[in-house]
Amino acid sequence: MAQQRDKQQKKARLSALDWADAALAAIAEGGLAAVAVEPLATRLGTTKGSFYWHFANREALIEAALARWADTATEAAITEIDSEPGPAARIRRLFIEATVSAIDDPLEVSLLATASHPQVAAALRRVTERRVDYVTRLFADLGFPEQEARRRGLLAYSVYLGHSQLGHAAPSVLPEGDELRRYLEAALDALTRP
Amino acid sequence: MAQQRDKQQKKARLSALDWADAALAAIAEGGLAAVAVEPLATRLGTTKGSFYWHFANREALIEAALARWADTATEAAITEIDSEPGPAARIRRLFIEATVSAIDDPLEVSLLATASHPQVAAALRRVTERRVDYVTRLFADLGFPEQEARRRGLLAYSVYLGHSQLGHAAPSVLPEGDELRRYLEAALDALTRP
DNA sequence: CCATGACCGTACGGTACCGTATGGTTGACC
DNA sequence: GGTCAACCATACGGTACCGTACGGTCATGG
Repeated sequence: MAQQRDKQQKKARLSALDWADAALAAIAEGGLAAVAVEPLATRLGTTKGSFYWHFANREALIEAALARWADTATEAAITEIDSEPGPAARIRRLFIEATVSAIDDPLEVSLLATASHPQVAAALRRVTERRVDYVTRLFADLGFPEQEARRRGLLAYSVYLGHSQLGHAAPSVLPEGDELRRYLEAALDALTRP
Repeated sequence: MAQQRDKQQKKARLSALDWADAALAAIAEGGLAAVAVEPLATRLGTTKGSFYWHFANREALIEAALARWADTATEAAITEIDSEPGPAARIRRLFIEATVSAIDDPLEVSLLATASHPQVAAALRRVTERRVDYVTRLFADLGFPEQEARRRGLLAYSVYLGHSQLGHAAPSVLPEGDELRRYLEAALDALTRP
């Protein structure tokens, strides 16, 4: 038997984190149901033996993947936005960029699609509350009283969520290019006008 | 062998429509994946034999269920709303009632959650376009020029969608009771203000 | 240089489902 | 009251996955 090592790829050993990232990629492509041990193993060029060394079961993998997502997805954007000078600029940039990029972010939509799953529900709850709180604070910084700021924060986040749903459920109704720009400007105006 | 007929329930024969309704109920509860022939048969108190008489396969059942949903879900609401006197009253009633009731309508959220499925995607596309067109027309009737009406229609529908997503992904951030009312009034105001 | 523990491969049994085959059962109509 | 088609029950084979068992490999370090 010819003992050929590394015939095709680097046959690196895997870490738990590699599995978690692969799980997130799978969720983005095929939803939570696509987090299946055997197919993932195939895609990683390994076998279940590896998986069940790193994780107790499928649930543990999902937990790890969700934790990773919850930590990174929101905080990165928030610290990025916090670099903008004032609340008006922050709201503007956050709303426009988040809404535009939401259209081709399959991961979040996939997770929303599985909100009934207990583990996903917990992660979504954490992330959503964090985000709404943050946007609310931006509106408060803009000068709106507490309650009004919360309403506008909620409304802005609803627009964002709804837009991302539209982008996946019926992209044909969404405007493109320059008209998309103008549409978002108009929406932002409606959201921030006193 | 004691030949006991109708021991428990009415053992009525089933029609294809009974299966389609059961499929919609299953989608509402457990998503498209819950449309599984054997569990459905159990729930209907029958067996797969019945199912494969009425349908060629699972796909045909899904098709029938989606067609039923697409026909009824939107048109009923539209003819209901058309009974209101003018565009302002129509927009108001449609927006408030649709948004409030969206929170406990699992079926639509379940379908949105499966937008990647080709059959579901087609149904969603039809329904969404129909709805956005309708709302756009309401805004046009209110006096907004064509393009502006479309923007506002899109925005209103996004708010509706986003709100329903929030209701399922993180209901804790949504206001309740009287504050919900005020929140929606404020949103409606922002959407309709010239 | 070989023992040990980290890591992976493979085989297996179990479950939940799809779809087919085939033979009842029932009820309207002649 | 027999016939025929509509309708249903049951048994079967196939697939895709989960989780376990256990043996194999490989890189340290003693």
